[in-house]
Order: sequence, then structure tokens, then C-alpha cells
Amino acid sequence: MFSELDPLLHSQLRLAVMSLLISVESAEFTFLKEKTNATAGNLSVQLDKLSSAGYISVEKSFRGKKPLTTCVITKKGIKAFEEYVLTLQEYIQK
Amino acid sequence: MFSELDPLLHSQLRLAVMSLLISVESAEFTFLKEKTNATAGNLSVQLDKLSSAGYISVEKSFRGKKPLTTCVITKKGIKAFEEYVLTLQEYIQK
DNA sequence: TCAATTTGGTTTATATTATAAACCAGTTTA
DNA sequence: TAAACTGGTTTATAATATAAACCAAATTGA
Repeated sequence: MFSELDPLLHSQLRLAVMSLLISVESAEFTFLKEKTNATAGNLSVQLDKLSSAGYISVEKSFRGKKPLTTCVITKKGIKAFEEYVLTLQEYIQK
Repeated sequence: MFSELDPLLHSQLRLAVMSLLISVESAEFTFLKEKTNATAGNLSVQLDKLSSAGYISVEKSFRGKKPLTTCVITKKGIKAFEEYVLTLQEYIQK
């Protein structure tokens, strides 16, 4: 009846991040922070989790002299997101 | 951009319970337990939370000699569920 | 008949998760 | 050259979910 909702995605901030990443080619830490209204610390932790799961890839470089963190959703991440959405239908459609 | 997802509903078990309750007149504890595959303890706790929030009403009686817990979704609960679903759209629609 | 099991739960302890606060290195600005 | 800002990370704490332990009453079965 009710399938498991991927706990990695069933989190407001991580879901918002994935939602953003799925519609762009890549996104910077500061962009994600602004769009989600998350604190930097929280965002940092959640990006790590998504990254560890293989749902996103995170690249650290520099823009000029400042650190730059860039995130990209992976194929696995896209698939997980799509499955999450499907599963959710079991719960929310009347 | 991303509105807050009602934390009371953004929980797999509570959401499943609400999903069940929204389509029936009332439901017994054992019915909810079976449909959600939850443990009795977990279900008991989550029903308390939904009840404290005013999202459901819980009535305890007896059927014959056995305790009987019956749950009904409230107007407030229906509204909250509907709002939750709407908010979710912000996150999951591409 | 009385011990074991089942029913229908609740309470409580623990593991997991989310979040904010504190921190850090480097940079810019006054 | 000290203060404040940028772009983060680490860590401590609060909140949450969950399972395990428990309970009272009823039923079953030897």
C-alpha cells in the first residue's frame, strides 16, 4: 500500500536542493543557500549527505580568490527524485 | 520560493495515516496499523501527535470486552493535508 | 484451573535527523 | 591594521522517529 519514501529525499531542505538542481545544469552553494533560505551550516551538512548518497556531485574550486562550491545532480539523483515523486503519489492522491 | 512543509505531516507514518483517514469516515487503530505496517507503539505515538494538533480526533471505547480506538480526521486536518499537498507541488513539479 | 498466548494498546528508551551556533581561513574595506 | 565580510565546515544540541519493553484484560488449551 504505502511504499517507503526515500529518507534521503524526505527532508525539506534536501528536497528543495534536489528540486533546484533538477532544473539547472549546475548551481553554486550561495545560489542554493539563497533560494532555500537555509543557513550555510545546514546546507553544508545536507549537501554532504546528498553527495555521499551519490545523488549530487560537489566540486570545490576557486573563483578568483574565493572558494566556490558547485553542485550538479547525478543520474542516480534524478532517478531517486523521480521515484520519490511517484511514491509520494500513493500518499497524497485522493 | 519554497514554503514550509508542515512538519506534522512531513512524516511518513503520519502522512500515511492522514492519507487513509481522508478517504474514510473513520478508522480503527488495528486497521491503520495493518494498512501502514507500523508497529503499535509507533502508531500510538503518531496518533497522539495528530490528535494534539487537532488534525484527527481519537475516541476510545470498547467493542465487547476489548478496547477500541477509533480515529476521524477533522476539518482542520483536511485543510492541513490539502495545504501540505499544495506546498509539496512547489518542490516536486518540474 | 491455571499457565501460556493473544489482543489492543501505552510508555519509555534509544537511535537518527535536523538545525543552529560556533568556528575558521582568507579577503576586502575603512 | 583592525574590523567586517565571504564562503564555507565542524560540532553541539534539540527534535523526531522508532522499536522495545511493558501492561491489563481476554482467550486458548493441556
